[in-house]
Amino acid sequence: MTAKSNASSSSSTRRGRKNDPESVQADILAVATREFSEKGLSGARIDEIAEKTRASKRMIYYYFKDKETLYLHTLEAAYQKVRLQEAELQLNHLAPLEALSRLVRFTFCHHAKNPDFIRLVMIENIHHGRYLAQSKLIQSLNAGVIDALTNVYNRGVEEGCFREGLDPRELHWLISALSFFNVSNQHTFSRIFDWKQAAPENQRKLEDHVTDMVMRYVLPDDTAMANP
Amino acid sequence: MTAKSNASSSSSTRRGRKNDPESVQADILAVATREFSEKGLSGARIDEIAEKTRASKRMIYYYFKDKETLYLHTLEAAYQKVRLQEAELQLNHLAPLEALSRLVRFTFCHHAKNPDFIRLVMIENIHHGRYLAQSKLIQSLNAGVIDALTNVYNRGVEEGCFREGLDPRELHWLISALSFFNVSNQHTFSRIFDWKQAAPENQRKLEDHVTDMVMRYVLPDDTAMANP
DNA sequence: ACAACAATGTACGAAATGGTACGTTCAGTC
DNA sequence: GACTGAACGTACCATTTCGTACATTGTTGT
Repeated sequence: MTAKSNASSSSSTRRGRKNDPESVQADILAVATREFSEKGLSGARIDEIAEKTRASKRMIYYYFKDKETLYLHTLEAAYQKVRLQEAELQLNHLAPLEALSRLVRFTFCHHAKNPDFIRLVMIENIHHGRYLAQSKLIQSLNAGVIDALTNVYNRGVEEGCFREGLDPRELHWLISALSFFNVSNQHTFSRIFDWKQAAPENQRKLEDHVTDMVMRYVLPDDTAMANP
Repeated sequence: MTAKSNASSSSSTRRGRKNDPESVQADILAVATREFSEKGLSGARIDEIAEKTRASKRMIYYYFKDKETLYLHTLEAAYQKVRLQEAELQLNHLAPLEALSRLVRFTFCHHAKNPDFIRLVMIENIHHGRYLAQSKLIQSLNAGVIDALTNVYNRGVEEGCFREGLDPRELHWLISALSFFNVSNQHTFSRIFDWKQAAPENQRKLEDHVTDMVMRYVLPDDTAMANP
């Protein structure tokens, strides 16, 4: 909530005052994230966001001029948070096999633990990625992911533990698809096939199987699988 | 509540009349499908659906009492259409390997060709599957998919071309995930990674790779891949 | 033919909703 | 302590949007 006390300049001078713009903005953004991810851009109501904020509706339009602008900021903040977490993964000093399996498990768990982010991306896709396209910020954030994966894959090919000829971007696509679908379609899938997909034991199984799928895809054809 | 209609018997006797309830309903449903899949339940506007229909708004409430009820009928119709197409697949007389790869390619292409359906399912997941849960119809439609896949898988295990111990439901999950994600996240993925995912050549590649992924997952550990 | 009911058009109402006008308080500056 | 601009509260407006009341036309059974 108020976790964002201003980093450098103003925090020292603005101590102990009643007006607290940074915290108000952060609060609005947090509430907006919940509301937009829950109900979508058109489903979310500014009045409801205002009510759940300790600020007033007036403040929403004061800091974020539009409903759409607020949504865009929400989306940007969500991506930023994800990439920050991803950056903490240090894959370079791990063996390729280990690094890849770790990346897969990280992605799977991360998505599972952040349904808000997944839902925002779903919603953004419903809007044809129109808002994401407006954001220079998000574009720049995502280059690193592919770079890291390319590095791991190339090392793996050199060491002979990955097969050649795969596109790292498609590998990322595969990992994303499985981890994303696990969250995005949980409701319909569970209901249709009467399967408690969200149950911890099933989530653990799925995590193992997803890791297995990816590893089997990149392993050379003559390699037998070792069970973890 | 109005979805009843003896399609064949009445259409012959009612030819050339001015009132045409069945066609009006079908028209409304078609327009509603486009609108809901494009803008979501809360984003779609009844007035806009009415304008694009040859009928009037009054008729929408006459045949489908609510916005929500209309949405539910839309969802049901979409699922029905899918399952009808799926039923045309005759996998029983094919060898397991051939049958599975055919099922994967069918699912992938089908989803790619029916973005409206995919988007409706996305939207329904945004709503936590609340409406799908109300529909007895959809629940009953989907049993067959798993049955067919179970049959293929069991035959494959018996013949030794599939490995043992896999859950057909998870296999279906895998196929769905890859085929679904290909459509659902096309916009964000394309924009972020600057990759024309929708381009026919990339779609063909992805279809091959997805098929490859599934086959590699079910193949016994000691089987080498043959390139198609 | 005519009652009875199904199908349709028109106009309108009430609530919700995005957004703003206007006034007030706070905090740093001189 | 007065001044200024940023930060905030309240009340309100204009439109949109779902839904309905009422009137009218078509269709069918007897």
